[in-house]
Amino acid sequence: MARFASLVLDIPTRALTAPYDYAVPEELEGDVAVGCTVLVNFSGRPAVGYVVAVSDDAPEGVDPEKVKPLEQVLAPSAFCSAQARLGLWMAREYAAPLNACFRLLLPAGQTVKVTKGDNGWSLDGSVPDAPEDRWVALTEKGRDFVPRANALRQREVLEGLAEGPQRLADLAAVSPGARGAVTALEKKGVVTVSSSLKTGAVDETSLSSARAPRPRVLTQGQRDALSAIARAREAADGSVVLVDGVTGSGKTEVYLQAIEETLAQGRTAIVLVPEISLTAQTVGRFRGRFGDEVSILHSRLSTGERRQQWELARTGHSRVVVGARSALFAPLDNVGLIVVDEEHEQSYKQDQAPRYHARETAAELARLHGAALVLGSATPSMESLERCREGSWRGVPWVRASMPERPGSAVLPAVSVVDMREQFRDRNGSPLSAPLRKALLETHAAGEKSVLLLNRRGFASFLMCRDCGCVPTCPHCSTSLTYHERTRELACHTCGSRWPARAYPDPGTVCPSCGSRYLGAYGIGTQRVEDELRALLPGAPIVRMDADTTKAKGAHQKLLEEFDASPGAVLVGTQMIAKGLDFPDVTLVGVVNADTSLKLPDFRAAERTYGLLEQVAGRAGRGEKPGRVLIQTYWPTHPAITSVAQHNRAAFVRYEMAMRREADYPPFTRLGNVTVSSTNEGLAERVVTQVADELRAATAGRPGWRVLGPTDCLKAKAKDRYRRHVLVKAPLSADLGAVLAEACREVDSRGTSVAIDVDACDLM
DNA sequence: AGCACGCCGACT
DNA sequence: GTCGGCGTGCTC
Repeated sequence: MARFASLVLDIPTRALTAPYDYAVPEELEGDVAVGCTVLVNFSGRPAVGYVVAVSDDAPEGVDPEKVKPLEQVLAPSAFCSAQARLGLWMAREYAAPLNACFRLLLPAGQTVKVTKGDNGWSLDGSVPDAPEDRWVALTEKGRDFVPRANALRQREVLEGLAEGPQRLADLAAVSPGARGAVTALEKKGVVTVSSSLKTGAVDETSLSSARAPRPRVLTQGQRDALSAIARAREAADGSVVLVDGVTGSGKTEVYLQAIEETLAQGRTAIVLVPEISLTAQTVGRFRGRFGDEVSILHSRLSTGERRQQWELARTGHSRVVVGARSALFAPLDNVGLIVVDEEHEQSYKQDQAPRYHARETAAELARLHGAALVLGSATPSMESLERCREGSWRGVPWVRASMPERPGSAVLPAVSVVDMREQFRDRNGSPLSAPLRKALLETHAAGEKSVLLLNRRGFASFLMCRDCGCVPTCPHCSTSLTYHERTRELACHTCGSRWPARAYPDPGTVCPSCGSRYLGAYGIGTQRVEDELRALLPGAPIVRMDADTTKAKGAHQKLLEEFDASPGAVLVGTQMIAKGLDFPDVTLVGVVNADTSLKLPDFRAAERTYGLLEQVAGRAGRGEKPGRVLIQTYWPTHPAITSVAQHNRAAFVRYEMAMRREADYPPFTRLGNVTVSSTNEGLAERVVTQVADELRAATAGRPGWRVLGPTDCLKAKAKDRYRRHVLVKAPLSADLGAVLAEACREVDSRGTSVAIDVDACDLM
């Protein structure tokens, strides 16, 4: 009986849209399975392929004469057939090249390059080093050890270890500088480092005794969420549970118990977290509960370490995989549960091909495995909320489990809004309003800490000529240049170019366009705020965190340590301070300019602003002392701002949903974006026009479809490439990726690059 | 991606 | 009359 294998060929082109079939020679039958990497003769040349299906039946619709035998097996199976179907689905759903989708499924370090040796061809790529297997554990006396105030790294390590022993490699990957901290702690006798906890031959006694106990009591919300997840698992159809819980409501404990139940049924689990929240403590919580049954996949692991973690999952040694976006493709069999934490995070959308959304891809994988999908968030995406309201999406049930209570006694911070228009009328030209100044003084006087958030998204300092109105722009990009006062430079945030510059009242100032000397600086930068703070609070420790001060390796960490160790300090920074920051003695959070991101020409502007404010507001008063939040805005009536102030998310969601429905935006429609870029402006223009014409021809008369544009991208020129795009709105049931791919195939796009983005998040 | 097949201009 | 341009299409 002859056998046949269906292969996805690793040839980088959109032209290959389907697998090709090859015969399996008898002598290779034992080695060929779904997930294998094989070598074939493809139109006279060697090509690498991945087996997506194996069958006893000859391929249909192919001349049997043409079916060639596959030549060699290059690597054993890396994925199962559910994952193979996921790869095929992604290629179609996201109009991505097939080979790019399948590369996601390969182990770290495997390349496509092959070289000819004595025994035929072999895959390039060195076999990864055996990764170190040193484990770090707290000693008895270490449990009571309190690190010095400024030893943030040590504290991070200890927080991670409090939940159970960890691999040194994991600690180091997740927390830079952990190696040093561990060495220091070992000297003090606080921790022990041993290689006795060999993977696969675990010292059960030391590990299980170190496992964190389950809390005895769950909140009503946690119990409800768990039973909803249990029902979803029983349905075995990819059912989704949205765990809608405020910060601190115990979502992680829900995940942990849901995973325990899944493992007890002999199935496996995948947990996705945003890269930024993959901290030592997060890893520790999972390790603490599941010991070495957990694999960690993280972009900061070395290739060898990642390969090792991957191999542990493939061989069944670990049945839980925790990691960022790409952990979704870990080689786990029989997946029963997938968790996507912070499901609203935009980082789940990949911004390079394949432009997949991890939440949507997780939903498809859950469906393919008959697993349950758990989405967690304190500010769920509009998509998830709407699907739960509808009760289903793509034929699969979606339910929302609400967890409003916080275990313990933490109280919500008092949020007040400062109307900056009044400040302007009162001749206060400072970026800090009178109420915020007062609050800063009080907080500092009490020896407590403040955090000031500068919402720089879509906003920065720039130079403008008062005479002719000209704003210097980048010659390589279409963006206006950002002015850096400290270094006296104009910088392009798109391509990174920098020029020395002078601003009024410097006597050397000259407007590049009209020669006037009234070229002045506008907008508020972190430097300006820092300067104001120094004037307001002379002698107070002020830490500034932005792209400039965190560029150096480890600078991020260092600045946080500095802030942590200084009583009465103020931290000034951009978005990056909103997430993951958890200092108990911060009692004041100020948002300097809440509304700049509201004005962006992006339909998700309000949602993002709301999310950011909600998140930053949660940073106040996490310890014993109550916190307060001051939000400065020129738009105090916008629901994204009033809803945060009133702790009324429902009001925001009601407003935002109405806007989206009105304007035909997601979650009520699908949105596709095709961007054509080229160094040749006319060529980009011609190609994008043809794409738009094809799309119009393909969708004419179909209800719910609209083709908008073409128009210049918001960044009309970037890195010397001209960029134009077409937007497509389609009904929720539409096969948007297939339609976009088909239209683009019809167009001769040589000399340009065409980026298809299905369910686009970033429309810049 | 490669490499065939295929139909129009300047050469032995 | 042929050699060669690279435009279109196929590869299990």
